[in-house]
Amino acid sequence: MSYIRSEDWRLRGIESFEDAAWRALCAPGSACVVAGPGSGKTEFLAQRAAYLLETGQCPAPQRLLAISFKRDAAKNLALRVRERCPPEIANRFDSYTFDALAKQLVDRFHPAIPAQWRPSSPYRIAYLKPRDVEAFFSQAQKDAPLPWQREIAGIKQNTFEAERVGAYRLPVAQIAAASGSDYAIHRWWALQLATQPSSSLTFISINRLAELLIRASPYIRRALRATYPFVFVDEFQDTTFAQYDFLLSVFGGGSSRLTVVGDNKQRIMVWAGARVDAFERFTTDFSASSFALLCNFRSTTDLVRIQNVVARALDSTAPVAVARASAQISEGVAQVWRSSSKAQEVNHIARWIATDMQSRQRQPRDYAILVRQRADDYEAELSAPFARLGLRLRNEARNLGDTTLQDLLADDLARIFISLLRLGSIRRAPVAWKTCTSALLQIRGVMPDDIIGQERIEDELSKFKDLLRADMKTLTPHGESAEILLMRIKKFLDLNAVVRAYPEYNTGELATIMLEAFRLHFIQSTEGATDWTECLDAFEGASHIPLLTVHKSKGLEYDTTIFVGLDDRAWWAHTPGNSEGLATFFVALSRAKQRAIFAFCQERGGRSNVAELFKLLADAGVPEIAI
DNA sequence: GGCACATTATTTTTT
DNA sequence: ATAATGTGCC
Repeated sequence: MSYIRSEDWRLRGIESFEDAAWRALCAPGSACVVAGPGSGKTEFLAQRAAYLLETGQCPAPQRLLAISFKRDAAKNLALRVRERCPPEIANRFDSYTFDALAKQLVDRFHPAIPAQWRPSSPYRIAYLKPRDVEAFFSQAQKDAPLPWQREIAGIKQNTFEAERVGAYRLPVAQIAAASGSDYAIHRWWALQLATQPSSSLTFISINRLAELLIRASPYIRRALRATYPFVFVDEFQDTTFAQYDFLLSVFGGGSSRLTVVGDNKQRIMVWAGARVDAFERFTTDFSASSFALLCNFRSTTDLVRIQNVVARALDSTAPVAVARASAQISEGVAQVWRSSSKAQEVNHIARWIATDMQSRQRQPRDYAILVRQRADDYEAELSAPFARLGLRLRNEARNLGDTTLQDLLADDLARIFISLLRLGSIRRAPVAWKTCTSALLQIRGVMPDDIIGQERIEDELSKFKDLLRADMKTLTPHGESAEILLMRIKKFLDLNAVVRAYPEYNTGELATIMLEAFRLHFIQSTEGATDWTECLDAFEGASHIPLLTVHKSKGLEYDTTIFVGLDDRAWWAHTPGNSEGLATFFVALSRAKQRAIFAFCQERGGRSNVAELFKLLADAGVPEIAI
């Protein structure tokens, strides 16, 4: 494998890059890249990965590590690198979530965790509710030495784990607590590690154990630093205390160079434990240089101008973004819709989308209904008026038993089920076939070099597909036939083997939860479907208009967004001038490619708390229209 | 069952 | 802030 000389290297699969992106791409040391909405963050990281791997600055066998928060972000980045680079290059790109990385380290090097902090093997994953934390504190306070009781009583319970446990480095050798805070943290750890019958760790604990084991084992730290001379971190503005400390502990002071990408104007997770000073600290701790990407490839000139007004309100030094997307519509690019009753509002929205979809030949997925909170409530109000006009609304966060629709759609088992059903419903389904064969190989434990085994699997799948297809031809979509098909698939797959083949099902009830969710949603999807393809399309939501909270919309984009509920009731937690609220508004506004609409309905609430948001829109020249 | 009053959840991810 | 849910009591 020969490398390309740095000066001969060219962008992969795209034409051009803005100046700042080029400078950041070639930056020799650690770098902060401020990447506003639509600035092509994923593309930038993919190109930098290609550059480092292809020019030999990150030569084999060294690898590149990319860390994201969400699984889909990690997956998308890996996918983009595979699109941009030949396989032998892309194979040296590791894209993980923070939690997956920490858990892998803890599981792999479990014996290297100092004995007094070592959890049981296996351990369970804990999800604590506020009342669990409250119970912990009342006990801890009771048991604490008298002088510390007041201090412990003063600890904020909702940020205790994220900020205190998260920033606390476990001592390699056991030491006594020196303060009430330390006492509480040690008690917390005793509870996490207690083997009753097995340790029950939160993801923050898993992160802390990973940090400890690397600090305690110079060999592992050296190996990590040597393997990964370059590290990427995505959505850096939302880095938690634990995550930042992990990065600092593992890579701080070493020769690995970090590229962190994010945008303080989109920092909307502080309430959940993100630290506000992540960029500043990083700049100091890693002597990083800063770069700001100024182009916005998502939104039109008019929309970017409005975004800039909000951006300046958030940060008076924010650089002015430059629009690079071309406008397809000339009027009503941004509007406030005012109404007095909810019925008026939802009917108007439904009619407007139906008409616009017709006249502009747009798909349901080009639109999104954005809300601040309680998507379920809005779904209940909107779905009937939408249905009357033949529009289907889809609340991705909707609960299905013990999980949600979006988690179901990302689940491995659900993926296999839906792919098998696709094979049964249409003649040619190459993607589904590939998904099914690779899943079956994994489930049946066939090795990659076992040619005969692979043929056997293809044969087995082909036979089952024929049977399933015959069934699906005779059965029409309804609840009972859906159950029959599910039974067939379960029998064919051998669920015990599936659970063994996919590590995520090893602990807990995940497989059962997902299967039940699949059943519920599959039965729901048969309603109104005239054939199985329609039913499966409904299952996957191809022809639904998404309804989601602003938080869930982060990182996504739509042709047209309609924000419903720009009122004091939905924004009850907002106090004027609060930057996280403004950032939430900025994220909502910046999802739109062509058009952003904000609906205000008197029946939903007042507009005094949110007056500043309306004022920003008015200042930016957004007209308010009574509907 | 119904009343008065108290408590709780709301914006989230992660194997 | 506010709506939904829980609790004690008749």
